[in-house]
Amino acid sequence: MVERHHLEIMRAVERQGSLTAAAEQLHLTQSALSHAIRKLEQQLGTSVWLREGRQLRLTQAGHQLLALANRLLPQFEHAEMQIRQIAQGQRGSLRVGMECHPCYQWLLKVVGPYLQQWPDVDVDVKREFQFGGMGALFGHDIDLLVTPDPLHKPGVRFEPVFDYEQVLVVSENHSLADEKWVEPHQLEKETLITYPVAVERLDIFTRFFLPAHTAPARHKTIETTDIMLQMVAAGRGVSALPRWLVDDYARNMPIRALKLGQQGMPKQIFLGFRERDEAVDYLNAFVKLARSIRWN
Amino acid sequence: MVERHHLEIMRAVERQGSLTAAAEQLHLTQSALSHAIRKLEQQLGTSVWLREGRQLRLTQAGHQLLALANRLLPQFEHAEMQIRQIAQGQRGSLRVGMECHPCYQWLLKVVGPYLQQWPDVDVDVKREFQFGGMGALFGHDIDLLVTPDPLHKPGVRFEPVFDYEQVLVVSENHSLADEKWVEPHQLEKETLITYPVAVERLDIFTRFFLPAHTAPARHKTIETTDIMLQMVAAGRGVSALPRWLVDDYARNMPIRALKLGQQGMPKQIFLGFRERDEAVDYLNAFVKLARSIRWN
DNA sequence: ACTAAATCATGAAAAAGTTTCACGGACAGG
DNA sequence: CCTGTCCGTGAAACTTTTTCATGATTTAGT
Repeated sequence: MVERHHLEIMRAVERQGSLTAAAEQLHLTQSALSHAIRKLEQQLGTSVWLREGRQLRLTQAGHQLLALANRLLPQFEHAEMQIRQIAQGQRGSLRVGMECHPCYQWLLKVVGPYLQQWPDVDVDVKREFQFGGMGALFGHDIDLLVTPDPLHKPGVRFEPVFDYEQVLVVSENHSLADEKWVEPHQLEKETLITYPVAVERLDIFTRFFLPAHTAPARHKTIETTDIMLQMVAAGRGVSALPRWLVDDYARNMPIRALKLGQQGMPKQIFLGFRERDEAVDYLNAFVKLARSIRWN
Repeated sequence: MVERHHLEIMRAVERQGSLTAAAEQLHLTQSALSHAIRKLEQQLGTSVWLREGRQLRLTQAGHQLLALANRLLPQFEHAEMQIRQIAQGQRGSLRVGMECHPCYQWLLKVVGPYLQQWPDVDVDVKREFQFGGMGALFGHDIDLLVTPDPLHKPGVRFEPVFDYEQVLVVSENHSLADEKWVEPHQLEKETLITYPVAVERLDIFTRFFLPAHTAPARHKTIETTDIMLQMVAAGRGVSALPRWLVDDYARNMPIRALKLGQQGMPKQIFLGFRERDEAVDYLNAFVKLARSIRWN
């Protein structure tokens, strides 16, 4: 009925003052506009303007139409521009999912600079997934998965973006506080504090205690890093966390970081994304930026 | 580029869940929609949906488009409905111009019931005209002119809507207060208070004093009816006003109304409008309603 | 695993709609 | 009272949209 086309004509005629001039602006003939509006008028059952001599005066219906044009056309134009930006990967929304608790601290370091570089990309962080991180990725609930253990499957690519060392955190007053490293059996009497995650997914068990056929005396879980470290500082247990995280907190808290085993426990953070999105500029940029961040 | 048409398709597909069902709702074939969106996608440089099996999943661009549809389509539809109402004379805006000062009091009596009857018509009252009431009518600054002296010209029609009597107002204590009527020469020592209008347009002069070759001793002008009558009540002068107006005020003020001459001075209020608007329902209704109002 | 039903895509043909062309009438200004 | 400018109109040319017929792919049920 009323088409965008008609609104364009209304606006052009208003701006140019005459059909002829408007036609020129729209790269059409005056006749085309005349036909178009005439048809619209027939459909609406009212004329849009009154032809008074060589002047066109808007009727009330015409005024409504013009008002509509002034409201709607900018929205069309804005949306088109935005969609073109999306098409070129300059704009979009990046939903990041996280599977590892301390990753959040690291992510914050990346998101800041990223938002600067890509002002037209909205970043959204999600942490709870009904069907796990991979499920969320496949189900298009997220576009990017931050995880320490990549689960390679067709259709998804993982990129390592950050190497770090997992360390044991103990209170300054702990008997092991001045050791360079600890062995599993040294913790047989300890309370281990971890995030509330299945034991199979905790490297401190799978890569440290289990191979040595031992385990800590007690295992407690705590949701937040801050409280966890308060507990450790108070000598109520020990915990395993990334070294960069512990170093941050150690400035204000009486805690120490020890290597897990003589070699330490190296870990990596991976970013996973759908292969389909490989060509999305702002997603690639995120991965690249994440890789370049140094924890100095 | 993005046409209303495309927005309709987006909305229908969202609502119905499939192209086929949407096509049916729009009374088109599935093929038509497929072609339409395909072309749009080519122009935008991005796909709108991802075809996943028989499911369609919106891309980011698609989401934008859908959001645009949900915002804009209701506006199109509302505007069309409104314009149809305007076309049928059910809706509009009625700009009323007034050339006589006390007419305002009368107009208020008409506007109230009118707004009840025509809830979709906005009434706007204007009082100052650079080129006079007729100029405002021809210049489309107003649609209806309320005036006591119609100036018949081609293109404009005047309808008498209200007969009343112009009377002289004096204080209760005035020496003439108990007379039935006054003759011009009885006012030769008086102060006459009128609205600030050219003498030629004051009937009290043109129809009362001038024919008798006399005039009041002094002539003062006052803008507002209230103050004017306060002055009269205080014995500071006399004035000529419509009887219905004076009767209204006389309930609370020590004033009296006297006939101007033995026959009194009959007057009329006219409504003038462009002949072009003769068919506008809500304008006609105003004239008709105005005629039916009785000042009891 | 295979069939049946449903979905979307595609190319060609038909239908519909838009635009131009050519011309005519109205009007404002010199 | 021309003259240039503007808008309206009908027919023809052109473009776009829609349909039709068909194919490819997926899902659900046997």
